[in-house]
Amino acid sequence: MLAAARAVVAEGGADALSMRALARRLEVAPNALYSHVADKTDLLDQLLDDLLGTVAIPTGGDPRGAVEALMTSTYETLVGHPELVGLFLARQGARGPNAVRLGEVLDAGLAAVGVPDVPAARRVLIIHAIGFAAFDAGDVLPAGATAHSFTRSLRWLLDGMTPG
Amino acid sequence: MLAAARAVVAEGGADALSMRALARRLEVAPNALYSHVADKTDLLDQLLDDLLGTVAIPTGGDPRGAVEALMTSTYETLVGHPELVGLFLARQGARGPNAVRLGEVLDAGLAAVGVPDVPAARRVLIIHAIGFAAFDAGDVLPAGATAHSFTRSLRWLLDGMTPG
DNA sequence: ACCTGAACACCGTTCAAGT
DNA sequence: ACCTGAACACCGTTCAAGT
Repeated sequence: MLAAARAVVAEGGADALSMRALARRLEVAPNALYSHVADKTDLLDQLLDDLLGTVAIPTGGDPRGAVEALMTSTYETLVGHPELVGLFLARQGARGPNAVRLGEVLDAGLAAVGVPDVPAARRVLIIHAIGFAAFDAGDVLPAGATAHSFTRSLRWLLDGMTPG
Repeated sequence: MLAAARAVVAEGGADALSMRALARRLEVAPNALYSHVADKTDLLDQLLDDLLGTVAIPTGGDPRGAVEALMTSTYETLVGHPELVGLFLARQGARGPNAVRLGEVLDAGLAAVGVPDVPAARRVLIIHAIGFAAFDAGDVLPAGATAHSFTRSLRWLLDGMTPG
């Protein structure tokens, strides 16, 4: 079912993902979907959390590098699925188990780096990654230029939030 | 007409702003709106640009302080209208004359500060302001805490992009 | 557990016509 | 220039019923 939803989005963009369009693709009556999903929000949550499951989680290395790698990997995952980024914006982030796991990894990394206000730092970094991916997704810019500017500003933020 | 649109949004949130709901409030047939507006996107663009017209533009002072004041003023304007922030996200930024004017002021400020890559710096700062406002709008956090964390991270970014 | 038919209360937009 | 009636092709969701 998530695969079918992804296919609908891939073909027609996020706007094309309606309950009825998904039902059409599955060759099923529209209300049959409600046996698998509470409502449309639930469907979108599952779809987004599924994508977050593919974010690579760095292991080992220095804490600062790990945080940088985690945010870059998140950004790249989002940029690789431009049609879904708008949905992340609409529901600022995500709420499923994969999102929770990524949040915990990020928090642990920030604590290891020694930032004084971990929740604030997390918020800044998530806004930064999703925001950049969103501008990439909707834009006419050469893709490489934005990726470079993402990395640079990520480092500004990490520099600023690191004590000493 | 924009006033009526604002009233609909104020009462029922951004989701409540449909062409038909707006027509209902104006006591007019739904299609009558198309004499004043090309389509719904056009309506939203007018609504958002109207809001941007209320952003205070700093005059005088040192360039760095002016950029900081401009972004803070933008952030505060957005936070003051949480129901509209989601619309900014959906169409990353805005396109009307007020948006263009703010962009020019920002570019001039960044050039005065001496940042090497003005378009990249502008992108970073706009993402930061809209992103923070969006998280504020949808969240349970104490409002003051987020405003403080906005200012702090804004300074990190400005520090990073300033040469020397 | 999973599906269907039928219905309800909505959408955005267009077309032809009226003043 | 601004409005209307009528229509088209859609939405999300619920309810009762069937297997």
